[in-house]
Amino acid sequence: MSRMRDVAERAGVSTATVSRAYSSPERVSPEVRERIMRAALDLNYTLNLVARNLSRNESGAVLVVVPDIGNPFFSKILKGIESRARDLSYSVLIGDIGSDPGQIETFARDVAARRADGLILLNGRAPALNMAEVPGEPPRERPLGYPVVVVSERIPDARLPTVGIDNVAAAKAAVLHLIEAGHRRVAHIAGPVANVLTKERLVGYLAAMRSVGLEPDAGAIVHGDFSIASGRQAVRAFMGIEKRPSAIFASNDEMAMGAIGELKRLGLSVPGDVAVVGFDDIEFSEICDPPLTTIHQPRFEMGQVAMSLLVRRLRGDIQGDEEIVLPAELIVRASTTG
Amino acid sequence: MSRMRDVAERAGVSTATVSRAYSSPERVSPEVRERIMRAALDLNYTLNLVARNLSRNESGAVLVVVPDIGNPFFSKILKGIESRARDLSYSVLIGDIGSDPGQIETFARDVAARRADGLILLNGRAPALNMAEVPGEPPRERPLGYPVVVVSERIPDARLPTVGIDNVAAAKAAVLHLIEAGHRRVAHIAGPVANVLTKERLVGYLAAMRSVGLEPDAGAIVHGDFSIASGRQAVRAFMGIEKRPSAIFASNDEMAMGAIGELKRLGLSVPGDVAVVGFDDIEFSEICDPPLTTIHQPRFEMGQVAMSLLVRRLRGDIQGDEEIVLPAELIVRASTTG
DNA sequence: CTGAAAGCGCTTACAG
DNA sequence: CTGAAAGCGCTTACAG
Repeated sequence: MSRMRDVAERAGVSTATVSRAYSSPERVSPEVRERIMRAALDLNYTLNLVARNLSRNESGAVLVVVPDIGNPFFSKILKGIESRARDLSYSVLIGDIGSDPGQIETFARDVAARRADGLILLNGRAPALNMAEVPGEPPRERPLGYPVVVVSERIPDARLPTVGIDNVAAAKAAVLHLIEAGHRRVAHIAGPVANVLTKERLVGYLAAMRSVGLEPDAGAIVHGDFSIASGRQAVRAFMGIEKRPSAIFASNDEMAMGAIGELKRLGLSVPGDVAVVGFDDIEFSEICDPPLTTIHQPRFEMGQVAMSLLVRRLRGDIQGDEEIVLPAELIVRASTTG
Repeated sequence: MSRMRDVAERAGVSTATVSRAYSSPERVSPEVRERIMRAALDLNYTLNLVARNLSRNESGAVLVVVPDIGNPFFSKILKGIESRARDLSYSVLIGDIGSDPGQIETFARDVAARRADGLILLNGRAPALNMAEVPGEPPRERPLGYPVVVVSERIPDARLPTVGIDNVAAAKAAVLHLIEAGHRRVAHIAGPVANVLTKERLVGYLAAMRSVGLEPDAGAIVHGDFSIASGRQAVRAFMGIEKRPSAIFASNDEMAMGAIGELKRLGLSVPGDVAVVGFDDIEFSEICDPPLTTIHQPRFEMGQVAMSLLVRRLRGDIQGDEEIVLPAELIVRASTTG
């Protein structure tokens, strides 16, 4: 493997000049630049990025922490991050949390060890700080010592720049769609109680109902865990209540699909007997039976924007926290319009 | 940010000793080690991995090239890679090819630039070599200058270590399952013509048919492109042939699902009128309607094994090419057993 | 526009 | 078990 020094010798210049030929070619005279490039080619030279990174005191990579890469919801965001990262000449490291939430701290330590220059969090929880906040002082801009951007799931009290959608408004739109179709008994399958998205979507659901003078019936709000199975269970619960719902708004698509599966199993038709709306527009919602009305999140774009935001922080262009809200969209399919 | 030198000073030792306390603690006396760790803690010191990497002439990362991270088939493999990588203290960089296959060469260059120590390919094509093979000499073990491992899709003539399943045997098992259920007119929706997986699964299909003295009817083999839409189209083609099939084996789950969707649209029942088998066992095959009989690939494990294989190469433990075949499994669901 | 030289923060053979 | 010193391959202020 040839080094920059070899190229310099062959081209008859110093390594400083070779370095400049790579980093800021316009600062090198055309003839010299030409000689250097030819020498590099002859020697099959490739700039050593590890060395460059050490000199520049950076790593040229960002770390993306994902709850579950196997879940397309996250991997589409990741795809957006990766695409923008390439444009900006950054590499993307992935960290899959899996079943052990303690991994987040491990990943945070990786960044502290300079494996990455910054962190993008898709997981709704920030790493525990290793420095205590100083009482009386405002929370610091970079409590971790490096920039962090949060995607999708706002982290309460973390004061971190965030990109996502307006979950309250989107949920409200979803429920209004049902109400406008004539439904009055609209049930809600919420997510896990402590979850931020659960809360926001629940608020949107309630806001829609109340905006037309409706209140949820007793038993019409059930918490699931975002899984298909919990969607099924919710439907069984709804079947037991006095005023059976004619429509269901689920806090994500998986639960909506579980609900549809269970309704069909019970011999009910969707949307004939019960209309169903989901949230997220995962790939499958288009091809399930019936195709699912849902809220589309611009996941690829969310990833791109998050990456851009992070790089702006890395370059020091921006201070203060920011919250970027991208447009979500109601996609009407057969699960609400038979 | 404190450096190793600061820790050394505070602990009253040399940086060499601090370095050893981190890399091979057993070579440092317990008392000194203790002093170093305390100093590091006091200074909130974190080892700078970029510096370590330059010294060791490595990057501590592997690059995984994926055709599409948004596709769960690949992201599950990625998850296996990530999990094993963490155990082995490697970082995982991702490269999404997207619509431009030329990206592969870009990623290969990244590795050459030492951004990663090795490459894992999920994409069925190796980067073009920048060094020509020397005629008369055997192809070199590391034509790219660094180790490469291929997952899932064997790359013909590349002489690269590979981990995957026996696609011929698995396809044969899938078709025999249909034959044993009494089907004689089994059609096949194959993948893109040039694809390696397409060929292997087609061979398995033919082998199964011939093992019981059957030949595919005219028009009973149609090539799709692994998309849902192409599965639909294939069914329309089958409906036009003289001897309509009573069963379909599709080369992947997406096409199988497209086929089911089209059959239902035509008023045919699955499996009553036509039984359908897919390949891959993607997440959705369990929850579609009817649930899909398919071949399960151990994707997570494939990723883990690929990572282990790569690290063995990185450590120089292994030479020569290797092909690791993991067991695939026929999962019988309602699309073949009404 | 170009070069000499110091520096980035580690690691490691060598010597003791 | 520990240290002095060279080295990993770049970058960059400084000077000319």
